[in-house]
Formats: sequence, structure tokens, C-alpha cells
Amino acid sequence: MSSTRSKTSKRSSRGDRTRERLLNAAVELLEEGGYAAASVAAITERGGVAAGALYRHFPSKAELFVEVFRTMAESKLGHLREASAVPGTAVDKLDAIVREFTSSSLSQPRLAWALGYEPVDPLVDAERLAYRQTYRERLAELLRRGIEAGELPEQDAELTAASLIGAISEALVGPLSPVRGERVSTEKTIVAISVFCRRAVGA
Amino acid sequence: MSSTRSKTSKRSSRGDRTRERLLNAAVELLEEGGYAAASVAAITERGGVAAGALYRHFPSKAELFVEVFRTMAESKLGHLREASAVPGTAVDKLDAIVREFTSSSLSQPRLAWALGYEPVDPLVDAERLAYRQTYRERLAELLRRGIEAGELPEQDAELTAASLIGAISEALVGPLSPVRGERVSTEKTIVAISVFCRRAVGA
DNA sequence: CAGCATAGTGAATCCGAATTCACATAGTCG
DNA sequence: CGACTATGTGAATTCGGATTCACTATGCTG
Repeated sequence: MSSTRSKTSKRSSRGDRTRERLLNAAVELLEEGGYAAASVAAITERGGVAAGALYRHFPSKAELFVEVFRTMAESKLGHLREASAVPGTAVDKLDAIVREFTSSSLSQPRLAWALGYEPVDPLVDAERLAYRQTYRERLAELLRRGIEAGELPEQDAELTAASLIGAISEALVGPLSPVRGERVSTEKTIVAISVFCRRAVGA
Repeated sequence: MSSTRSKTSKRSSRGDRTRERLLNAAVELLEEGGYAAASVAAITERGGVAAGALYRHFPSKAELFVEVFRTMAESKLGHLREASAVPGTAVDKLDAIVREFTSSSLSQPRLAWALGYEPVDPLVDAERLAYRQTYRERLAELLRRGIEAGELPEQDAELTAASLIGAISEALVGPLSPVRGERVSTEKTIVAISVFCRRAVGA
């Protein structure tokens, strides 16, 4: 494909930079108006190229979004990993993760909504599902450690993990949804969710 | 509109029956292949009429689905109400509701998926959101009673309610999703979810 | 500079639905 | 029966985007 990137790394070629700009444009549009706002026309316009150019860099619009989602999810995953590096018991780590997840979602509502819930495209949905699964596995692993350590009661770690993710998501939907109702204090929300999760795992 | 239904009730007119058949066809198709399978063509074919006929009964496909969703949600709401009529403490009622919700979803996976999660149409999504809100309020009300009665610890009932719904939903997604993984025992799943919820509310 | 590949252009095309509409047909009422 | 309304027909139209493509521009390499 791009024989030009053979420079191992160095300064990126024109094409590579356009590619980047398109990806960024997609993210921005997602933040601003969700998937509906992110048409090929809009993306390419913001990227400063004509519509057709997109197809020099991605086989389809869907594939572009797969990449967007993959990137963002990977980054979020990184943050969660960092958060869980906090010293302490498994429960402490769990709590750190929950808080990180909650607060980052609250600070970029529309994006979080788009990443986690908004109907996009079958291809992208699959990607999303896959990452959700990854989150779940991470959590489950942590839970298992907590159980072994006797910090948590015996339970189906996978199911609990899934439930936790669902609980956090749903609790956030109100605040996240473009159709926002009454705005509640962010800090209060985080604490409430954190408490709920602690109780839910049996801490 | 239908001056014919002036017979107060009696036997339904031809039109009314076609209307019913279309609604049923839509539900069936939803069960079988999700929203994707429920095109106007498919619905009308199954209903035994030509495509255009649909528009004699509904202003648009979306409106038809709004009605489908409303009906099903109303029915589910009814079942939950029945379930919560079980004698006992607020926690008992809560548990009954959780079990009812879980088991009914598991027995009609595809339909539950379509009703609860599958991206459909903005108009329908709004309807769905509204009912979710209703579920949430019901649950919250119950929780509040439990808190007052001292059966449950002090907490934000609304948030807990939302979290519970999210937890159940997500825990079911695996089993519900068309992309089913390993099949787990229905009974086990119900129990596990029930236990999780009890813990989560602080029972 | 010639030559070739990579990038970019943007109007035309495609595509898969929903929706419309001019024309039947069935039902009802006086 | 005759007229008038409710229903049904289904091919043609619409529609909103994604995608293509013949052509042009850019930039590197020898």
C-alpha cells in the first residue's frame, strides 16, 4: 500500500497527514453532533479535501470509523490501566477504575455517548462490542483477584463485571444523553456511582 | 378517520383487521430477524397486502413501530406490575420484578434485544427512552419505600434504579445478543442477576 | 526534466429503502 | 341498483447519502 511510509518513521508524508486530518475531523464532528453530523461530505470538508479523497485513505466510511473507535477505545483502555495502577487492594483499584471511567465520560459527554451507545454502523458496532468485552474481562480479572484475596464474596466475576459496566453506563445515560434533563453535580454523580459499585461487588 | 369503527366495538372492520395484521407481522419479523428484517416490503407481504396499503393505516413506517413498541412495553409494564404484587417487603417485590424482567427477556431474546437495544429509528428510540424512564421511576419508587422502611440503606433512589436497569440489561446482552457466545443456564443467570441486584441495593 | 506513483477533484452515479399516486376493488348506505 | 367511501394495488418516484471515476495536480526519483 503506502510504500512511502518506508522511511520507517520520520516526517509523515502528505498522504499520512491528510489521513490524520480526516480522522481528527471525524472525532470532532462526533463530539459536536454525533454520527449524524459526520457525513463523508462534512468530514472531507473539514479535512480540507474533496469527498473522493477519503477513499484514497480508507476503503469506506465505516472503516474510517472503525479506526476512530479503535483509537479512542485503546486510549481509554490505557487510562483505565493507569488508574488501576493505584496502590492498594483490588477493591481500591476497582474503585479507581470506576471513578476514572465515570469522570472521563462526564467530561466529554457527547463523545462518550457516541463511543458507547449511539447507533453507528454494523462494522463499528462490532468493534464497540469487542472493546466492551475487553473492559469486561479486565474488570472480571480484578474481581477474581479480590475474591481470591477474600476481599469480595464468592460470585460469578464475569456477570458481575458485565453488570457493573451496564450500571455505570445507564447511570450516565441521563447525564450523557444529548437530551439532558436536570444537570446534577458531576462530583456527586461520581461518588454515588462509586458507592453503588462498591456495594454491588460486595465490598 | 375511521368512521367505520363507530360500531362502538363489535366485530372489527376489514381495515382494522389489516391494521392488526400489519402490527403482528412487524412483531414477528422483529423476533425473527430484528429491525433489519422488518422492511415495509416484508411487513406488508406478511400482512397479505401491497406496500402502499401500509400508508392507509399508518402515516409512516416509524409510526407503526412506535405503536408496536408502545404496545409491547405497556404489556411488559403490566407483567412487572403483577410481579410486584407479590406479598412481602419492598425488597421481595424488587426481587420479583428483577426475576420477571430477566426471565421474560431470556425467553424471547431477539424480541427483548429489539425492544431494548437495537437501533431502530429516532422516533422509536424516543419511545424506548420514555419507557425506560418509566421503569426507572417504578423501581425508584419501590426503592424509596424500602429505604423508608429501613430495609435499605440511605441512597439516591433514582440513580440506583438506573444502575439496576443498566446492570440487568448488560448482563443480559451476552445471552440476548444475536451474536451469542456460550450458552449459560437460564436459571443460573436469573439467580446470579437476582443476587447481584440484592447486593447492589444494599439488602 | 521526464516519468511514474501518489493524492486530490467533484460531478455523476448508484443504491436501497420509504413513500406517493393514479387507478382498481370491496363495502356500505339510501 | 347507484353513489360514495374505505381499502388495496404496485410500479414509479423520491431521497439522502456513499461511492466511483476520468481527469488533474503534486512530488519524488533517476
